[in-house]
Amino acid sequence: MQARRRRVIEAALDEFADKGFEGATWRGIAGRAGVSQGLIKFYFEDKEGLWQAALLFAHEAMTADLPPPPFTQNADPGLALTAEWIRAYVRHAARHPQYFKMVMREAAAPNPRIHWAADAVRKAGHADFQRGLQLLQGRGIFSDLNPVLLQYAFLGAAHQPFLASEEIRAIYGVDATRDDMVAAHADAVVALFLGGWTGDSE
Amino acid sequence: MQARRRRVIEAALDEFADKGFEGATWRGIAGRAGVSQGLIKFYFEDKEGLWQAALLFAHEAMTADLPPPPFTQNADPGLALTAEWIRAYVRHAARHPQYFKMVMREAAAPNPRIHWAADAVRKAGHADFQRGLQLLQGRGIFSDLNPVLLQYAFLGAAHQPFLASEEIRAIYGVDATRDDMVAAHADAVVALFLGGWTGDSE
DNA sequence: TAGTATTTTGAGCGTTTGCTCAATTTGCTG
DNA sequence: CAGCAAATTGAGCAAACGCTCAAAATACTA
Repeated sequence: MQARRRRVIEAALDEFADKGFEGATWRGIAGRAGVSQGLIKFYFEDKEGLWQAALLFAHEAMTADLPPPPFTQNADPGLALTAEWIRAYVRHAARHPQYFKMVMREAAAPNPRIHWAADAVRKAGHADFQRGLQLLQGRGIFSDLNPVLLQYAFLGAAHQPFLASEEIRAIYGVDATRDDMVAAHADAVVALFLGGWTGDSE
Repeated sequence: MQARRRRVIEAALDEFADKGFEGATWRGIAGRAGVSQGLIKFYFEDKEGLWQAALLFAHEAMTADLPPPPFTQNADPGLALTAEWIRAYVRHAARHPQYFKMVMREAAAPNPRIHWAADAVRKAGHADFQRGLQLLQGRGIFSDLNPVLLQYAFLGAAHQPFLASEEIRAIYGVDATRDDMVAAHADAVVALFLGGWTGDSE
């Protein structure tokens, strides 16, 4: 049954995002999905394979949810279109933080997962992003900054409130995933990365 | 012996930062520190207690390493002083990423550690930061943005390249912790968060 | 140097882990 | 309904886990 397999993947996604690869357990995932451990092994080779399947699933969900990046056309994307894409990206990060949580947990120390993820999905996404950044920087926007560092600054700024939502709740008593907070954060990211240029030429 | 206890804490800091609370093991920490598992238990109550000790150690190291935040005086800090503090913060994040890695691994999902950390160290630091932000925003700098979200955007932007250094190495073949990269990222963060205002009034 | 207190070890206990596998249930086809 | 393949279970295994503890080594005092 296909629906069952999907339930397992979604449960794994939540478990890996919450607890990391080493902290996640077959029993925990089976419990979340409401199936037996044996069934997971029937669908997936091993823990590593399940992790990869979950990451691919989340990546495809993100690709499907986001508008086509204004970067991929080779023409200058324009600030308005770029701002719209950034807002959509922040909204997706807020609603589906599992993908970035999974990646970030593995990106902190050397391990086979991060190299697999780099080859399987991350390199292509980064190449798109860098192409778009090049167009914007060619226009003079933060043109003196290292594009790789700029990209990671963007990723960090966009994702952090949703990665650390439990801390925000603990310190400020606020839910960062509330609709108005998400919208406000999308505004903040646009202002930070495009704010200095919005009045210039369009 | 005090030096031995310190070696254990530093080993624990590395292990918790690399693998998270659940992924870290007594045997791994003991191996890194070059002592037996039994000795760690002699010094620290349990795994939770060792985690807390490691976080406190890293927090104190950060406090000692950073210049006094321009925020704490109630006078307007001035952009130059603020820029200098931001650069120092980024440099510390690059050289000692363990503290933020430890916090972020726990901040993703509800667990006792993040609530302990919030009360023990994070709330106070955030209050300082918010006080400083208030002064800057009173000056008109990003004054229309939610200060909590702005703080997390700053934290994410400042830390991300060093949290994800393994991914950057895997995708771009670059070492984000190299001196020149760290300096470039400090410049980038200053430009992003203060860049629009540097020419204004001082 | 003897005697006491502190530090350090490593074997081992009960539990949980990732994973196996024989057995059972379910769905499908003729 | 019979028969077969696919789906699903749960008991159980070796290894690794957090943690205990009696014994040994070291440091300190008189």
